[in-house]
Amino acid sequence: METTYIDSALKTRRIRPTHIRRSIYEILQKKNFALSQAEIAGELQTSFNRVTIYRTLNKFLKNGLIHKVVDEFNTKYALCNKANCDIKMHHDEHVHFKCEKCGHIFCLDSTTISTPELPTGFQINFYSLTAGGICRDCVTEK
Amino acid sequence: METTYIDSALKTRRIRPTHIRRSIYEILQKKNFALSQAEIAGELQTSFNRVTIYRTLNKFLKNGLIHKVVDEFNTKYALCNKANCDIKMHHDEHVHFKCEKCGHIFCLDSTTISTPELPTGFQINFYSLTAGGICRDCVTEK
DNA sequence: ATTATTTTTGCAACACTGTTGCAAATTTTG
DNA sequence: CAAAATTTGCAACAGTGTTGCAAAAATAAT
Repeated sequence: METTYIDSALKTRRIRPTHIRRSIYEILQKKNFALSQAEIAGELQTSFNRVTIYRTLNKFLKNGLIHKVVDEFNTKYALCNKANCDIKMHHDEHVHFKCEKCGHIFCLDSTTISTPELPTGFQINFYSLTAGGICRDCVTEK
Repeated sequence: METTYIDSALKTRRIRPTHIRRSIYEILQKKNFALSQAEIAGELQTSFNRVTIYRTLNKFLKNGLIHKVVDEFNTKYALCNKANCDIKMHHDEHVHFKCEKCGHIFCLDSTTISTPELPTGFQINFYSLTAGGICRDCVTEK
């Protein structure tokens, strides 16, 4: 099969390439927004045990291949920007944009945010910003 | 009893003051960080059915008394700044600070953040920022 | 290439939060 | 105080998180 580049993406993070891992990687890569566990299960052609999906996502998380995005209703998962993360360190300080119409959450890797000024005494190590509104696709859709 | 001010805080939001509602309001007010449902249950003197706690929090949420704070592991609840929210509208655009040591999430009402610049096409309606690091109490604790 | 070793998967099981319906208890209204 | 409206407890079910264990698959060693 021609999944060589996927296999090497996995191997770089010390993740053994297996059927489900290749499939989930492909699914996340195909979409430009974060997916919930249930959505991933729905996209999978072959049916896998939910615990296996859960463990696959956990492995991907720990090894810096994906990151979690949470909102009030869901936990979702999206690929990390290849340049930023690896098995040793996560760097996901990008903006997340949640569309109020389609519900999708997009990672806006190119958007930068400035460090907030915190009250005295707080030592800041990281920060993340989530914006809400209408996404590009839904805006043009009338 | 001398819970008059609590009762009026509830009534202002059209929430009938009952035992559990007074108690949960008091608990949230006493703490300066967000509490999970389980933590709230733990703080309650009298034991209440978890569904009742769940419904109480939902009511408080809908009527603008509290807001939800989510991180990767938990959903927590904190009182809204009285000046900002009411039964009609939530305005919780303050910074949340999550302490990596004690795990508490604080609402930093006084911290302001600037509107992020998004890629063309995205229409922004709100945004929220979460910072992580060491909180005031844990910093001084060495 | 075949076996031995390590990892992964499926299944069962249990915990916790979310959610709803319904009857009983409580609060508010007239 | 009685009637009407709301709230609470209980039962029940769904979905995600989590672990142990044995079977299956992948990798390493010979």
